[in-house]
Amino acid sequence: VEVSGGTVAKLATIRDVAALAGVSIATVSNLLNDTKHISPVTRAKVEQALIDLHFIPNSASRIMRGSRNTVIGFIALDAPDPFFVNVARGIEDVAREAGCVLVLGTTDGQVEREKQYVEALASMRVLGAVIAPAYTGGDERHLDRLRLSGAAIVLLGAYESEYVACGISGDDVRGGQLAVEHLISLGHTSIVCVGGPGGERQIKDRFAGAALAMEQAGLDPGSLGRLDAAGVSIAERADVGARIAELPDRPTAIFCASDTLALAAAGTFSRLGIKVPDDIAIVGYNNIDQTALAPVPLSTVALPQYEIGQAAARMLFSEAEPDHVHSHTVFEPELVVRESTVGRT
Amino acid sequence: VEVSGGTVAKLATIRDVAALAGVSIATVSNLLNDTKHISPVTRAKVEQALIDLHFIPNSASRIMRGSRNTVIGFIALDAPDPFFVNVARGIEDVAREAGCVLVLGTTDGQVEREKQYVEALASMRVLGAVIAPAYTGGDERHLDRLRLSGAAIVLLGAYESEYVACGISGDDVRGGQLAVEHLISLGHTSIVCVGGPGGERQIKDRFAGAALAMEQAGLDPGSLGRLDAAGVSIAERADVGARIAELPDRPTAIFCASDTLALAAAGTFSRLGIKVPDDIAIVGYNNIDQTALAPVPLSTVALPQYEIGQAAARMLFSEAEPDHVHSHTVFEPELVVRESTVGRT
DNA sequence: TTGAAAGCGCTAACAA
DNA sequence: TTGTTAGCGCTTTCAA
Repeated sequence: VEVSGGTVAKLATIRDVAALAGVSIATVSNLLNDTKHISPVTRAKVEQALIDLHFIPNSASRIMRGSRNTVIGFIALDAPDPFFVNVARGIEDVAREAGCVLVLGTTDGQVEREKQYVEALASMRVLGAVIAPAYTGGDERHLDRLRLSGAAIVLLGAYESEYVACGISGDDVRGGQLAVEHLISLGHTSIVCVGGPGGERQIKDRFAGAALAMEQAGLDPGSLGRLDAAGVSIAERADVGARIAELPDRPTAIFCASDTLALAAAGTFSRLGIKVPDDIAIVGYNNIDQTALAPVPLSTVALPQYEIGQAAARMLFSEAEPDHVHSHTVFEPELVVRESTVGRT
Repeated sequence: VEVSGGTVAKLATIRDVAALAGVSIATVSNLLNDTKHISPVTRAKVEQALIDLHFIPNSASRIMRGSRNTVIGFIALDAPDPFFVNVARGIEDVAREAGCVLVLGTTDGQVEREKQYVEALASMRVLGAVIAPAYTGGDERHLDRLRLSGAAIVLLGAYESEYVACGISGDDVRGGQLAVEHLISLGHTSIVCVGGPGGERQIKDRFAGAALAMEQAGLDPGSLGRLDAAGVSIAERADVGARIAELPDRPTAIFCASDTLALAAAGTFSRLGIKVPDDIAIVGYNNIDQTALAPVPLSTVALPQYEIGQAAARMLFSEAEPDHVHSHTVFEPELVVRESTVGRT
């Protein structure tokens, strides 16, 4: 066996190893999988042959025998968002402990891409997948196919009833309510909600929570403004800040559906000389690490991202167990108050 | 075929499909792979059977037949760093176009984790892997095994000569030189270099370039300070800023080996009331998106991250071609001057 | 403790 | 245009 110019001589199989060691292939397999006791003499011979032949197991043949691929998938809406990066780390860490690798797919909210990845995962016979679904209007046939392939599915941020699967979400209505209650308690009544593409479901709920807070405070929910970023790029997000600055009736506060949006807007305000929170207060969502370290630390609704990733991965592994019952975990959001709403204290 | 309680009835195989359609398995295979012409009548029958039986191909059996897995790996040093996130996006986009999925592994610079991932990729018979190697002191036997498995390898940020493989890197000495030349040209002579764990190789080179710039300006390279973050977390990075602030002879400028480090330090300075660039000038490295949008936009040495990812993936696919010769691409860094060194202009 | 042999689902060479 | 058949590398009975 040797490497040369990128081509590879035929890889050794357990058959080759067995031949060199003078044993049967069953013995090699048993040693590799620790399924039976092997006499020390035999073991030594086989292990030497394994090394001499540079044996590399072929996981495909294992899978063919019916065991599942030690792979889990994560289909995220928006890779660059630190929220998903942190979730991915949580998933990866749990997966690694379980001896699995992570296949990462980003959809940017496009259903077609989601379908492509789901199909790939299904034919790979992955153990399961954590999926932040693009909004499909209820057409989840592609997920059925993945399920059919034997994969466990954990949905991120979908409603419990929507698709029969395990799931994890935050109470987004409550989160939006917390954010806007906080702003109202500081005396703000002119508030704009800032959204963007991706995660339509969550955004809708968060702003519904915002409206609820207005109502409960005796304010007109209809007076809540609404603005959306054109895309997921940092520049498009920052542009929202500029658009808010130009608004004829500039609001005294904004509630952003994500921290990335909020931080981009804050950066724009700062460059335009608009003071946060004196000229405009900002509340974000997610509590990504950057919020605490921003020049004006950002008030935000906190979600435990890394833990959500871990929980999703654990749910996934538990789903593989025989007597599993689907469950749905709802994380309670928490308001984190920092200077972007209350100033230096 | 039906889903129930997480268990799965036996999946249909092409044999089942063939039986239902009343054709041979070869015909089904040919239709699936578009390898031969199929008469319209036969096609219709088979396609109906495919649907009726919810057929999902088993990629494992394909791989067993000798074709490679349509998977490429990316082994990154530090997942949360937007630098790697952007590289990953570049890789993913090229991979997806080629019909491949991405396996993402993060090592945090630990060789053991790198080995674990490399072994997993090898037994998966992946097409190839893009690897930002943890520093191993020249022990690259695990990479040999991956190579041996038939995978193409593209190294990120390793020296050309170090390991015989395709590779991509930036000219880090030049980058460091650009950064510090810029600071010197602004009159700074008291400069501290800020590093951290991960990417030792690159950091060493960048600071060697810094020393070179000092020397060429007739300054003592030995007077360059050096400080390192304790870990990769945002808090540990931000702490460096506090340590610099407390320095008895506070430098008038710092050169950070990455933008994440620089932005964390800038945030800390801002909260401590230290003005950038008046009290202290900052140059970062990589030019991640956040630099342009920071409240004080960050001067930095730019690397085209997304393009590096794309280039790495393309290199990987070209390596799979028969008459391939290893190549190494060096990206030239470019200085981007923003307000963190020259102030508002 | 070890071995022989039957497949897992699919592709491809060959035959019809 | 379609079919038959021999494996790919491995795990897993069952037998020795």
